[in-house]
Amino acid sequence: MAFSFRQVRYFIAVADAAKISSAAADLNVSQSAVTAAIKALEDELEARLFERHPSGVTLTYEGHQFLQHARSIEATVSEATRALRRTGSAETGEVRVGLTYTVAAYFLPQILARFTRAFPGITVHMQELAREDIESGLMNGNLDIAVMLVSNLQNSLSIDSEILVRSRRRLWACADHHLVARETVSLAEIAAEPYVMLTVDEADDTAMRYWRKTPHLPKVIFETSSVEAVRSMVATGMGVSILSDMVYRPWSLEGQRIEVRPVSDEVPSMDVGLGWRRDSNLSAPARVFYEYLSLTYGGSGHGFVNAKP
Amino acid sequence: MAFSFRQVRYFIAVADAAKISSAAADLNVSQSAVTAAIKALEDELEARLFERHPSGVTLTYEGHQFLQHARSIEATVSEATRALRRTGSAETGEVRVGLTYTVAAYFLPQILARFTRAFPGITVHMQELAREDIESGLMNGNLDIAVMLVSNLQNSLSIDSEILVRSRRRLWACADHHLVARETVSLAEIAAEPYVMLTVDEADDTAMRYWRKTPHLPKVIFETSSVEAVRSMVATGMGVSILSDMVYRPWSLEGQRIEVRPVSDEVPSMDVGLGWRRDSNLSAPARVFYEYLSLTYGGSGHGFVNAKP
DNA sequence: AAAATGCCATCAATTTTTCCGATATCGTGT
DNA sequence: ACACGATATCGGAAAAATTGATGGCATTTT
Repeated sequence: MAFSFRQVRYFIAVADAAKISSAAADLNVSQSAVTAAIKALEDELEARLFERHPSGVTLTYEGHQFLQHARSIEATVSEATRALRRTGSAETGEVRVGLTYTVAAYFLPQILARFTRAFPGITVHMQELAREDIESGLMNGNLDIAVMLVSNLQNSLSIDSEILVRSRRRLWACADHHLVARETVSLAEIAAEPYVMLTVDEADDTAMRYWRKTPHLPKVIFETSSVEAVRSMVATGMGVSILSDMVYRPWSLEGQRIEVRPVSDEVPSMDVGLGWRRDSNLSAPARVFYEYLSLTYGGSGHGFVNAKP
Repeated sequence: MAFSFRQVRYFIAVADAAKISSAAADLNVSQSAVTAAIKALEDELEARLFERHPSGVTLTYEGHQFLQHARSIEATVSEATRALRRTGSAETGEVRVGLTYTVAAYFLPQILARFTRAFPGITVHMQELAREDIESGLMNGNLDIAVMLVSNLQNSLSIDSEILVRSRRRLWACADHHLVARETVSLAEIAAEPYVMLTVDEADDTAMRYWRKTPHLPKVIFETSSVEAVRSMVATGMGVSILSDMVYRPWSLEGQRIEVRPVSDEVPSMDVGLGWRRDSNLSAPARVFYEYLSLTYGGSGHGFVNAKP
């Protein structure tokens, strides 16, 4: 795998012209350059592509085979440039986006900067809403699209979704916590510790769903809708929690370090994704927004967003 | 279209590594080479593909777009090399081919030399036969495949065909013939001239088919099954004829020149193609033969085989 | 027959591209 | 403030591509 586009271009030109010399004229290069390029290509492929005659050249069987691929390469390449030229930065319009709390706080801000740079003509109206308000907003047309925790979607019959990133949920504990010494920690062990429960975005419902699969229950000493509150309490050693990597930062507000450890029991990941009304024709700007996020996140491998270790 | 495959490789490596420096390490080149290549690619595409951060680089929207194309380019290229490696020259076996006269004389010989070189393990048994014998041979299994004038096929219900080359039929006349002065010539004008009728491969039947669409009839002064005979008679000015470019040669046996002129009325082209029994599973060597011809001729554009002027 | 033509292969010199290694720069974390 | 890890930049070195001229070969023209 080492030949160049230049060689492919020359090859196609020669195949079309059936003469190296006139192909060279078409390409505005010298005949010897084309001869050399074809020869290098043949060496590279270890195949004779042309038969040389006194009146020109003709494709061999292998040459015909390669010609088809060559044309396909040419088409792919020109498509690649063509597609970029019409980059949608000329798109204009508005898109109304509903966000759930976590997404608004931890996921979208970085992306939005890039989006607005790529599509300066598109105004993004963002609204942080509870899940049920987002769902009804999508249904009654007040929202074009939503970025939310799709695993929490209730009305999945009428609302389509696509996962953008999965974020692992892991145990948070302060740096000198005895559980931090362990490689992994089980829910049973966590059940013995004081637990700080986050309540935004139905995190408590989600948590109870996996706790209920065990004989244990977390010793909830505090419930809060503030991630920063959880962070502070964990950092000071008042308790532990299980939260997604997406909201993880190693340092709490007060500067104390928080460590994370994987949970050995099955804990579902937090899935951030796009939601939209199933039968809606997305508006052009909404479609651009959708494709931007889908490409930017979905494209890069459906992997996990990882916090440090 | 001017970026290079090298740039695409580097781009993919950087996109995967998310760091120019580690991508450079993967590629066994220096970091500055990769930086330069990416920059050149961005200049070429007139688009920013990466955002540079102190911790590495991330794809922009355009970068994500281009990454998809880049992967497709990479796949296309590697497919192109991979396909060539497994060139079927290891195929062995026999294939029984029926040929009609014109094909045997004017079409196949050049190709066969190449075919036997590309597939030395395949023995080609060729038999020149009349059309009806070919058709029955295909049906009763005495022939695997045929190269013939497919426009003459009778049993087209049971025999499939594929056109390889279309060869235009034009007026042949000696160099000093008065019709040669014209750009194009009508059948009405030709009807006034003495005509030499070729009878091989049902050429006479075909000829009568288009003559009958006019109020005229050719003044047939001579019928022959030899193309060389027609050529000689035309060259010496004894008559004119309408024959396909495939059998055209500018010089007759005696060294006199023959000119061709397009006919303004509609005259069907001579279609040489492959024929095989519709419900037959072609043997492996027959399939190779089929694909070789199909690729060698069908591939190059279904165009006309042109005689010089 | 001989000369001319049109074609591709080859070669050395030159130009262009690519690469390297060192250095500059920038932002973050310590 | 400082070190660290990342990208950007620069001049010189190396490699690749290109050129223009030359030669061989087969066909066409004289």
